[in-house]
Amino acid sequence: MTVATWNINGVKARLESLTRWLEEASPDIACLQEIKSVDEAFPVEAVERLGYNVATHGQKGFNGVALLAKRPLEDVTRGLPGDDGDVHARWIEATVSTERGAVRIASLYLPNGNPVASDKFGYKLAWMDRLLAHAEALLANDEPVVLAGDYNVIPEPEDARFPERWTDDALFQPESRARHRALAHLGYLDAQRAVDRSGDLYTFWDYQAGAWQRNNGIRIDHLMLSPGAADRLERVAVDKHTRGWPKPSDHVPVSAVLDI
DNA sequence: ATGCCGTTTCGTAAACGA
Repeated sequence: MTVATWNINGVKARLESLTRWLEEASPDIACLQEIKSVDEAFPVEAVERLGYNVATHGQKGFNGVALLAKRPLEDVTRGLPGDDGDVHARWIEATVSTERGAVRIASLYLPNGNPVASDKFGYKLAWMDRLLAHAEALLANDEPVVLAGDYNVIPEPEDARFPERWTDDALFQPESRARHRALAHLGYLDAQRAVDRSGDLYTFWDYQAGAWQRNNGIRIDHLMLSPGAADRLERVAVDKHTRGWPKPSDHVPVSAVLDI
């Protein structure tokens, strides 16, 4: 199966791109972030028409995540455990089964955390601590686990075209990077980095200052695979060309093929 | 550089993003 993640930066503004990409890439599972929509306003019919089941966890104005899958989405849960007071819609999780097995999959939108000298950065780190606790708990499941989404973390200097420009940014702080490493230490494999050691694997280019034209990109959208999922990893692709489409998202899709 | 650009909202300016 092909599992993809894409921060689409507004599902209503990106519906044409979303359907175009679903028809072209035809992932078995698509994890979407920043749908910027309430559940009732998500264009379910347009996606169902393409053969997908839909589960959303939206909110008004910003954030919001979704799971699209050709197979049924089972045991859907919404919200990252660990803080009942957190009302941001940044996590949705489900099980997808095939004839050959099943996968537990999450679509996550990790907080940006800027500026560093604000409560937002503390929220980001606390959210990552909750992510680590839940990711560890998920390892007790029998089925492989895929935690896919916009992590808002630049793991290493080679994950940015100009790393020196990110030293004061929440995405590249030692605390953010340490927690991303801690996820790896639990046993989760960064699928894209595992199959390609080179630079220039960017998944985001800012709308500003000609970042796309100058290839001033960063790699912040990740597919993190539990050991059981990593054992079934076949290949990874970045749909970079979508950044050149009309009215593009500032992120591009990343997908992994798993032998499941 | 409190800038650049894009989406959204109790809109026409401000919040949020990265």
